[in-house]
Formats: sequence, structure tokens, C-alpha cells
Amino acid sequence: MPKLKKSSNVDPKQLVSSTGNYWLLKSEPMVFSIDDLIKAPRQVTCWDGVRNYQARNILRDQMQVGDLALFHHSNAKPPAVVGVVQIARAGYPDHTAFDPENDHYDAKSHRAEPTWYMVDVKFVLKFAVPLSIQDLKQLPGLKKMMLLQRGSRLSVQPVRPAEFAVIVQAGCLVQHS
DNA sequence: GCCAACGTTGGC
DNA sequence: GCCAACGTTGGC
Repeated sequence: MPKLKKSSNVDPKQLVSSTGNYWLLKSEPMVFSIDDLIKAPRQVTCWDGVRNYQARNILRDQMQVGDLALFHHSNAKPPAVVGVVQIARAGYPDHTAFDPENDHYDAKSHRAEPTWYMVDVKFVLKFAVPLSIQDLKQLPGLKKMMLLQRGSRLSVQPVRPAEFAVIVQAGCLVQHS
């Protein structure tokens, strides 16, 4: 059993959303990973390409600047929560829907009345070790977490404050060598 | 590769 | 509006 200590440069107790909102954002790491975000200019990116109405409603209506979100690598081996980001800009039209060259083009979305929205996210931290779904199932208090429900597909999900706290605490532990 | 759990499409 | 067929997501 390896000893664990807290990472020196991150205090998970400081990771509290001023807005009280917490989310989880899924991304396939082959498409866009947390390392891509770390390398992005100013470590900010627009969260484009969401084409699901339930997720769109969250992006457009609920996310606020300052909200914190877990960054989840979906379709990965293994799928895992890998870090934390902060909402840097609230919902605005997803312009990739207007671009016929874009993979996420949607001919039915128009600039005057956009169908799809996105937010900007800023990198906050990368966990010392990815927390796989198997890892998460071992943690206390996550039985009802949306990500862990069977068949849960929503790519933008609400996360309860207690769930966020448990996951960030676990993610900020690093192993002694 | 399988399949659960949706979401979308389109005939009626 | 109903619903069967099909498509997608994403864990397993």
C-alpha cells in the first residue's frame, strides 16, 4: 500500500467555485485532451462541437464565469477524470456550426438564431494521476454521480459540490516514490 | 465487438 | 402525434 501525500503545489480546499456551480465536461483525448488545453494560447479554449440539446441548454443558460468543471477523457483507455477547468466565458453561439468545412457543421443553425452554443474554459490543474471510472467507484459519496450511472451519455453534466470536492481531493493526492 | 440508453428521422 | 428503424455515445 503506497503512502500518499498531498501535491505540494495544489491545495484542493482552495478549489471552490465562487458561483457554487460545478460541472463535468467530456472530451475524447484523441480529439482534444487536457494536454492540448495546457498547450493552448493562454491555456484557454472554446468548448465547441456540442450537438445535444440538453448539453446546449447547460452551456447557453446555466454556465457562468467562475464555475469549475471536471475535465473527463471519454473513449480513452481507461476513461478518466484528469483535471479541473474554469469557465472563462459564458455561453455564446458556436460558430463552428456555421462553417460547412467543419466536422460539426449544422446547416439548420443560423447566425441570426443560433442553435448551438459554447463556452470558453481555462485550465486550472491536471491531476497527478488520472482518476478512472473504476477509481471513482471506490470513492465515497459518488454512487449517484451522473457520470457513473449506466448509459450516461450527456457530455456536459452537472456535478454536486460534494462530488466535486471528493474527486478533487483524490486527484490532488500523489504517490511517494 | 457488444450493447445500453438515448436521440433523430421519417412514414403514416 | 405515433413509433419503428436507425444512428450515436461511450463504458465494458
